Amino acid sequence: MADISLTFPDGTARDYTAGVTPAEVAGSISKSLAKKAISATVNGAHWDLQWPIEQDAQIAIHSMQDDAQALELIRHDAAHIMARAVQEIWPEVKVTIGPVIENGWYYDFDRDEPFTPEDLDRIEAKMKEIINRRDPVTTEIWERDRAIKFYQANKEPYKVELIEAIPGDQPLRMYWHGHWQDLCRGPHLQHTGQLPADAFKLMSVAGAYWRGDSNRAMLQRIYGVAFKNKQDLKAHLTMLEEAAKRDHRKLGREMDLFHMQEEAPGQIFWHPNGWTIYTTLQDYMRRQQTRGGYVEVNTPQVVDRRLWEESGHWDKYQEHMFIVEVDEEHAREKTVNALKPMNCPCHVQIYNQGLKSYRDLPLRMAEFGSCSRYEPSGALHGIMRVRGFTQDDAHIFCTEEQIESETLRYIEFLSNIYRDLGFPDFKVKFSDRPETRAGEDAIWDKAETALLAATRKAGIEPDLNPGEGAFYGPKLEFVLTDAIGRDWQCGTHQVDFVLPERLDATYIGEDGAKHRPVMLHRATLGSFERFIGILIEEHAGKLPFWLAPRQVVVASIVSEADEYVHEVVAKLRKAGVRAEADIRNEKINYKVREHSVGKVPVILAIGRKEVEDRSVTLRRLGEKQTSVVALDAVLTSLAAEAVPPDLR
RNA sequence: GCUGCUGUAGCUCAGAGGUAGAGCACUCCCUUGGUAAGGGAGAGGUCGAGAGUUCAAUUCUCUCCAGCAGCACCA
Repeated sequence: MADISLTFPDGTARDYTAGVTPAEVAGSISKSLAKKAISATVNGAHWDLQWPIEQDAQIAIHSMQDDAQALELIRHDAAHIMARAVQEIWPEVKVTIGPVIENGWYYDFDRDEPFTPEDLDRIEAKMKEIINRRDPVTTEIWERDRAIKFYQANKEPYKVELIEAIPGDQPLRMYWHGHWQDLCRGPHLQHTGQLPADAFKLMSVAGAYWRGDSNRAMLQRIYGVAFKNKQDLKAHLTMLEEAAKRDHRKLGREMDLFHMQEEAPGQIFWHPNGWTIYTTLQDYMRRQQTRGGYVEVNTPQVVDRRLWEESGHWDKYQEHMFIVEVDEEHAREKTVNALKPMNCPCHVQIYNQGLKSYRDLPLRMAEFGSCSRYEPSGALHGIMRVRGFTQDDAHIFCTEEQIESETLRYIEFLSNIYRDLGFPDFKVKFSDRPETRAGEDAIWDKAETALLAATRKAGIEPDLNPGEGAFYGPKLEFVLTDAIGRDWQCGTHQVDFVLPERLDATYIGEDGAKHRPVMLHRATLGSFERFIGILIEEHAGKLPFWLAPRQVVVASIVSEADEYVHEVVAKLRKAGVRAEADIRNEKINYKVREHSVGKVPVILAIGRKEVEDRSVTLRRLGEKQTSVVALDAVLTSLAAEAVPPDLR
């Protein structure tokens, strides 16, 4: 056997016989390392302790101290142990796939009966039993045909399909513990007992389509979380409990912001408090857009199907549109209309009024556009995914050459706004050409290059989302996360070659000939509804002062103070602060509690002392201590605090 | 849309084949109290909607609607 040289993280190298395993390498260094080792990284790949190394390599041996590797192995093996537990309890259940995800894993099963919460307890108990057996974990390399025959004989059709989908004739890793086995690329722990028995939990069961395809079988997916120890698991569960308290649906009720009801699913009844947030945000956005060189327009809600046919929506988007028919009783003839699901076709109508010159470009046309989309019932989620919403939408009509500069300009516009609103960090996804698309590849090349170049010039390296672009052009997505870490696309910036063509938008170029403009669809907040949902969850309801619907409550301690309370409220309002009086016959404790729950940022308490020396006692939300401030001083400071960030 | 779960007072939830309960909130009374719930009394519900089984259904069954989790979708 040829010798190979393995280089360790500290730069030293040692020679081994080819085919040596990381377990043997660890043993050659020290007994304690051999004992602690759980896996290795070999030339950048996560490597099982039992896999042979055939050539020179960089190697690092991992122990449970290495979080990334340890957690991956723990979660990965937990998935397999769960699958085994399920098959030990219900041998007829078919296994499919079970990857590691953030904080844990899931595994999809095909079983006729639904899994119940009691079943999850049973599975968890069985998993602990398997862990206690401490079965050694081994992998074997099998020929593809042998594996297929094996799974056919075992009546595991999903595994057969998985293998058939693996291209070429590559050998397959079969993974065993005890008499149970699974197809798996590994790596794994050395025996089932290495999985911490008290640091995992089965969380939920939900449906999931086989291979993510809604035309195929609906499987049952069991989710679990796993950590290195009990404390980490407990911390994670506590974090989830805390996150649930920030749920915008719960806070929306507690802060009296909005409600929704059965008669209008996916649509929002904004209460005065919530609408104040909305209009404050809208005022802010309008100022930003004006500064950003946009013109603002407004377009119809109910539009004849003819326009949607021309724009292509009638063909491609009809199932998501609210269709409105007007019958002969009202009109001379029956007409079919649709509530607008998007603003773009209407904006082109405005663009098309009168001839446009190249001198008019780029033309940035903005609308706070109310859109209605018949979203699938299962997609609705609080105010974040709704059927009636308003986009802070705009379309930039420009030339191909202007795509890059307009994109850069826009990313800077958006970054500035996100920073103001408390999101200095956000994820950017770049989605390039999908399989079915309109437009020539040469134009796609140009557009993709321009988007990427602009993004990088803005100092952002986007996550790639291959093939996820719209059929009409590539796009950038600006993503924020909710309280429990779910991604929500808020901002978007999309190149569109198709709509100007379909709706015949043109401009006269320097050469005196007609040309086709490119359209950039862009929305910064995305929709007010979703963005406000994110804002609420991000701040746990404690919105920055300028956005808080009720900024100040002035609360009396004794009824003798009532008159002065009203005076303070009036002066605050005059100074531009949203203030309310609370002179109810209740103790100050009661009032403080109620307005704290309601997330009012500042409570000014007023008793005899304050009336006498014309002061207030100020208390900030979440703080225990109070301070006595002169009325004039508090008026000045709160008025300054109430100024939106762009006007400071 | 799909799979599973849920739907009882404004909110959070308990309950049972014989037409309902708690706490908070609400109204009134007492209380004027110094920073996260002062005391008392009162009012409040076609038990999500419809159909079926039953002497009797809010409870059991079915259908529908809505919500929740996940999947799919997200121009």
